[in-house]
Amino acid sequence: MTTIQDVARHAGVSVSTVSNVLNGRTDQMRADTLARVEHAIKMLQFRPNKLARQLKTGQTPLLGLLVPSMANPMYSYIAREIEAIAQERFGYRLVIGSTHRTSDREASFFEDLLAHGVRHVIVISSLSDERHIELAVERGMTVVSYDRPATLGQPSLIEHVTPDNFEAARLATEHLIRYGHTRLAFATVSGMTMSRSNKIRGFLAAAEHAGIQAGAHVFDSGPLEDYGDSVIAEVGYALALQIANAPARPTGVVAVNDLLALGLMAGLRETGLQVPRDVSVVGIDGHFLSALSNPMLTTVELPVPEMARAMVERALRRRDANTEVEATGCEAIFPPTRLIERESVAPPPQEGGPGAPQQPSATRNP
Amino acid sequence: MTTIQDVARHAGVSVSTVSNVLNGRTDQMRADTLARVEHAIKMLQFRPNKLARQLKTGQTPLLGLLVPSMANPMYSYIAREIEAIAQERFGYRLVIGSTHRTSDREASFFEDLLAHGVRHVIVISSLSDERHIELAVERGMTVVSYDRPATLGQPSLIEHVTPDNFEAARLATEHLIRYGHTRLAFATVSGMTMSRSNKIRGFLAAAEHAGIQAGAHVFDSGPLEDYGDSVIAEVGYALALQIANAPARPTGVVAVNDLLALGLMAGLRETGLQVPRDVSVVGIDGHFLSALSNPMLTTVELPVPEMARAMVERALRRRDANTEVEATGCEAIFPPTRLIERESVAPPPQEGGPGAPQQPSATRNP
DNA sequence: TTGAAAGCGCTAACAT
DNA sequence: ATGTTAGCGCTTTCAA
Repeated sequence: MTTIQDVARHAGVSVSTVSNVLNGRTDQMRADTLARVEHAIKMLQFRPNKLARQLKTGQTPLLGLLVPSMANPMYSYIAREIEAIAQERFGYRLVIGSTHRTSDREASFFEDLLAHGVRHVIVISSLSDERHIELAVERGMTVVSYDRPATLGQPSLIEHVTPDNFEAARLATEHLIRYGHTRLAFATVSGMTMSRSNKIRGFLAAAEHAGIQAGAHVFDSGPLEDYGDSVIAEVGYALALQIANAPARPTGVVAVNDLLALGLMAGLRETGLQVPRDVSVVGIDGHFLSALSNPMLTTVELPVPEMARAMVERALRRRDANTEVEATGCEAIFPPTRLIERESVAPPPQEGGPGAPQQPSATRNP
Repeated sequence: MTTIQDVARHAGVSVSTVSNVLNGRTDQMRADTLARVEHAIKMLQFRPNKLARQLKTGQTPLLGLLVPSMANPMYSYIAREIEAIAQERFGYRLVIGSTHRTSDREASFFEDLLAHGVRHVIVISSLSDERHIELAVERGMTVVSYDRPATLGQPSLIEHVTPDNFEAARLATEHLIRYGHTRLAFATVSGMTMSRSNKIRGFLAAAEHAGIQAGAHVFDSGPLEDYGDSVIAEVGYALALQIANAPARPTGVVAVNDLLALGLMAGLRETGLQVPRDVSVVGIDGHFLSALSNPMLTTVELPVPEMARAMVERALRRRDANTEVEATGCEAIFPPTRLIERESVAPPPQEGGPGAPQQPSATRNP
């Protein structure tokens, strides 16, 4: 490996001169010196060792990214956007990790990042306990959290970027109501993250506003969590069964996200219910996969590229020493882009009419 | 930040003693010394700086992973498996990058990894030109390449792990043939990677073996490449149109991968063709999303966890100085796990029978 | 305008 | 059994 020493020797200058050109301090430099150094760099194919530099400066162009699961298409979509911006605009690379929403994995990831000198992290977590994150901040990290609004009145050291989950769910629900649905379901995996409970609030608010809160219910999948995985099919089926067997069966369901909506539609099909004839489904995310389903999924699109940009900028922006404490203002909430109308929503079936589905084989009743 | 010096001072020993316990050289050490050091480490919450260590040892517990696109669910699935093994078995973290299959992005990623001291890389690329990779190997990296078999007879410095693409496509095609199909299509995005051409060979071989090679054709999407993206819907539609309008319309199609199969089924629907009544589709990958489609996709499952393990082991296994040159043996080909029969394959429709589809609005003819 | 030198935090001979 | 010390490759005062 060629070092700065080699370059200095080759150019007949000192290492500090080479270092100066590496860092753009060439204003006071004689043109031919600069030229000699640059030539030597080219000749020797010299690449400065970022590690050595970082040991000195305490800076490394690496951005940590923590996601619940890389295998979940929505997170990998967000990750791709984050990567593109971090790379193109700031020259940062991504160190990524899946946490499966466990705080010990999160904590150990932070430990490692710290040890590697990474000082900028984006966390998609929604874990209720932010203590290990705040600890990292105290140790000098800049962290921005996704999908988890700042706790009100509690000034936090970490910045928050989040879609307006309340509004997204409200929009989805309103759409169903506009189509005439009065018996509504909100389908979610179990485990109450802040983003999920905000979606539920939006769902309920829309129902209430339409005066049909009595017909609006929340269904969750039971104790499955790693739904970025193949289990999504099982989760969808379990949920479909619950919905199919509910006393006054819902005719419209809002899914907590697109992936669950896809799983749910598959499950519904297995129980013998047709979408949208028997039950309408709307998703939240606007992931490109939702355009591939049959029927194509109607969904609320989230502004992923914009949120990704906001996160990267906040994570990489140099903090002016003491600005950190002024908290409160450090939250950005992004309204959903729009509702994409496709094929999974129709008016509710006539009561007892021709659209009545065959009775599914129930195994479970909520 | 607490350093090894602080620990040494706190424990009343020298830094080398601390270093020794950090590196497990505690056999010759007096028990109480060890205890004091360990206590000090705990007290001060000391985490050794991996950067400083690496500057000394030239080792950093980071694994580089290059994928065409993180947003492609198949790659993010593979990435998740790789991450899990690298982390759990070797304590390595992942530095990930999307290359969009361009060699300058690949090259710049290698540059950066090198500068960061990363010496182990897994590349999913299939670019025909491996020169920039071999260059990285010469500079001391261990790289393993996925989905790109070693060029025969040409000893390579890099290890190759790949599914048996020929066999996977052959299996898929054979399945269609077994159902009675004689007019077959292979649907792929354009851009000839080695894995794609091997799949095509497998497709053709199966057709030939059944004596129906005259009815077997390859369709490609035209000049679209970044199909990890939303464009998959357009690609699927373009391909569906080609297939629908082909002179003797194929009744069975093998898709180059599951994602394309999903896009194709969506496209087919738009052209008015029904799967599997009018045309049967089989995918390659066995991705969990294929279980969610309607109809559920019949697909050839690839042994992703096994391949991921093989890649990580090869990438992180210490190379014995000169073992590198003995090439040839450094290739592992994984046969497909099995064919997962689901709903997207049926016998071909009767000629001119009731299954005949409405004429789609053609805009393009292959 | 350029060079000498002191570290950044850690490891690993080599001493003791 | 433990301590001393010389770097790893770079940045950055401070001198010249």
